[in-house]
Amino acid sequence: MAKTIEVAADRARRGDDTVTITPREIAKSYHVANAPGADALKLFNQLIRAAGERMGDDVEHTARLADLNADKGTRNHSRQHIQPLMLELAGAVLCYDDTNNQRLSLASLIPEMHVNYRHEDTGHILIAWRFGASFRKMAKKSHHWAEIDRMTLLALRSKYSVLLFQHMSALFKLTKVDSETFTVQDLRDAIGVPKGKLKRFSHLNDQALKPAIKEINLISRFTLTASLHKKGRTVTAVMISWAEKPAMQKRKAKAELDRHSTGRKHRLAGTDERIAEHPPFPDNPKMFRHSNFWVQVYHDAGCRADMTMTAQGFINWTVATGKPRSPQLFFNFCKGENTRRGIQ
DNA sequence: GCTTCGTCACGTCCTAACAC
DNA sequence: GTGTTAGGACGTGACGAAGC
Repeated sequence: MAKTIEVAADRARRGDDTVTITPREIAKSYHVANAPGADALKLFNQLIRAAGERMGDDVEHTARLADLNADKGTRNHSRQHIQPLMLELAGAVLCYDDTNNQRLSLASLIPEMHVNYRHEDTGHILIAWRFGASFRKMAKKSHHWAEIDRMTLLALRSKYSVLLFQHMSALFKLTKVDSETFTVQDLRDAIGVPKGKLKRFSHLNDQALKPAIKEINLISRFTLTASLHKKGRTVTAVMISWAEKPAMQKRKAKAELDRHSTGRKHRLAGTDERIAEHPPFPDNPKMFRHSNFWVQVYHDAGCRADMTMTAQGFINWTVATGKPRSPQLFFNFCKGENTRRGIQ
C-alpha cells in the first residue's frame, strides 16, 4: 500500500492541485483542542499541501504569501491579517488517541512559524514553518491517506463545516462503509466545538451540525445525512452517512462552487429565487466551447458529435418545441446526438 | 464611515418524555 | 399526576469582514 507522502509526491508530479493529500489520521482519528477558525484551518490545509511529500521531514517549509492568496476561496491575506491566523494555529493542540496502542498524544500542530516581510514593499512576503514532531511522525508512518477536495474545503465558510468535511473526506474513499456513528462528545470533538460552548444538543445541532451539513451538501460531490439515535428524548449518538451525488447534482455543486459566495446563504435557505442555478445557455453556438458548465454537461453525456453543431441543434430544438434550455434537457439531447448522427 | 451580510453564542417559550 | 429535564423553534445581539 502506498504511503501518504508517496501519494502526495505522485499528485505533485502530476500537477494535480485540486486535492490535498493528508494523513488519514490527521483528517479523522484526531481532534483539535483550541480548534482554530475556518480561515486558520484553510491556511493549515494549504501549508500541508505546500509541504507535499516533505510534510514528514524535520525541515523549515516556505511558501510565498502571494501563492497562498492565489487559491480561490481564501481571503486576500496581508501580513497583518495572517498574524492572528498563525496565533490560532500555534495555539491548536492535536489530540490523537491511538486506540491500538492505548496511547493518547497531545502535541502542537505548528510550533514554529515565521513571516519574512523584508521585501514587503515589492509584494514578496515569505511564510516559513515547521510542523510539530507528532504531526511529522504521523505523516511519515501513515499508510492511510485522505484526499481532500481543496476547492470545496476553501469555499466552506464556518470552522464546523471545514472540520466536518475534513473528517468525512477521510471516509469517502472507503468502499465497504457509508456511515459513521459518533457519540455526542465525539461529534463535538470532531467538529471542534470548544468546551462549555453549545452546551445543549439542540444548540449544537442547529448552530453547528445542520448548517455544516447543509453547506457541505451544497458545494461538495457528496451528500451527508445525519440521523439521531435517542434514548428517550436524549440524543446519545449521531450517525452521519454519505453518498456520492449523481452526475447532474455534481454539476450543480460545481456550478455553486464557481459562483460568488455572496448570497450563498440565501441559496442554502432556498430564499433567493432570483438567481439562476446555472449559467444561461450561450445564444451563439460558436461561443459554446467557452462555457465551462455547459461543456461539462456535453462531456458527461458522453457526446462525441461536433460541439458547435450540437449547441446549434439544441438551440433549434428548444426554439421549435418551446422547451427550456435546462441542463437536464441538454444532457438528454447530447445523449441522443451520437445515435442521430450515426456515431458509434 | 456606514451598511450589509455571515458566523457564532445564547436566551426564551412551548412541548414531550421520563422518574418518582 | 407532578416536577424535572431535554428537544425544537425562534429570536436577539455581538462581532468581524466585505462592499459601497
